[in-house]
Amino acid sequence: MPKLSPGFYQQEDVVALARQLLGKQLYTCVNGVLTGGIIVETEAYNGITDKASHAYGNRYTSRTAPMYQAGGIAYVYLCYGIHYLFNVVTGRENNPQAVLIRGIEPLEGKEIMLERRNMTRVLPRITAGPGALAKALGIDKQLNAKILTGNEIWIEDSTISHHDSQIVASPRIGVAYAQEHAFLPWRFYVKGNPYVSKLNR
DNA sequence: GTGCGGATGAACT
DNA sequence: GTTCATCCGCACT
Repeated sequence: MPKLSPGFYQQEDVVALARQLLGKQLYTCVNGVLTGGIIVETEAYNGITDKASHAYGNRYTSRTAPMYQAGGIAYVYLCYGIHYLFNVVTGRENNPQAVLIRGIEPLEGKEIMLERRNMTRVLPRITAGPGALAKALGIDKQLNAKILTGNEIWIEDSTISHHDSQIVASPRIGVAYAQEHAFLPWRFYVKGNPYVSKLNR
């Protein structure tokens, strides 16, 4: 399938875009090795007014800088000193929105994913959760700020179209510090898919 | 320069 | 359900 175009990423409604990313296919080609899967879980981070966003209050630092670029690039950062988390930057330049990819269903390069994850067979935890899928796809800070229409990391369109009844909207994970914004239903996932992290929320 | 804590996951009890 | 690995971004001095 064709890669998603800059116009897709530059939509202004990051919450709607997070919903639309479900079913699309995320690929990486790291060290010449292709891996990829179907996006089944996302979270929207809504710019400078969202207390859970790294760009809350228009915070601009070397880490958050990629979020301020025009939509269509990667924002990868290290969390808890251990895990890399991959986000899709969205919206216009200087509107720092992003969608965190939290779960994918493996499609391509499963053997490589098993190696990277130190596993012997494909279990859901291989790519369920943002840290897990980043490791399986070989995503680290080397891919930070890379354009998503390039040949290292990209997202392809899909014929998969989920009916609203198959999609769950729920509060985001791990953002209790965001106070009133912690309860916004800006997490989206495919109902019943085993590659969704923390299914019972 | 220092100190705090986090958009997690795995291995425990 | 609880603990902990392990780093650096960020705020403040």
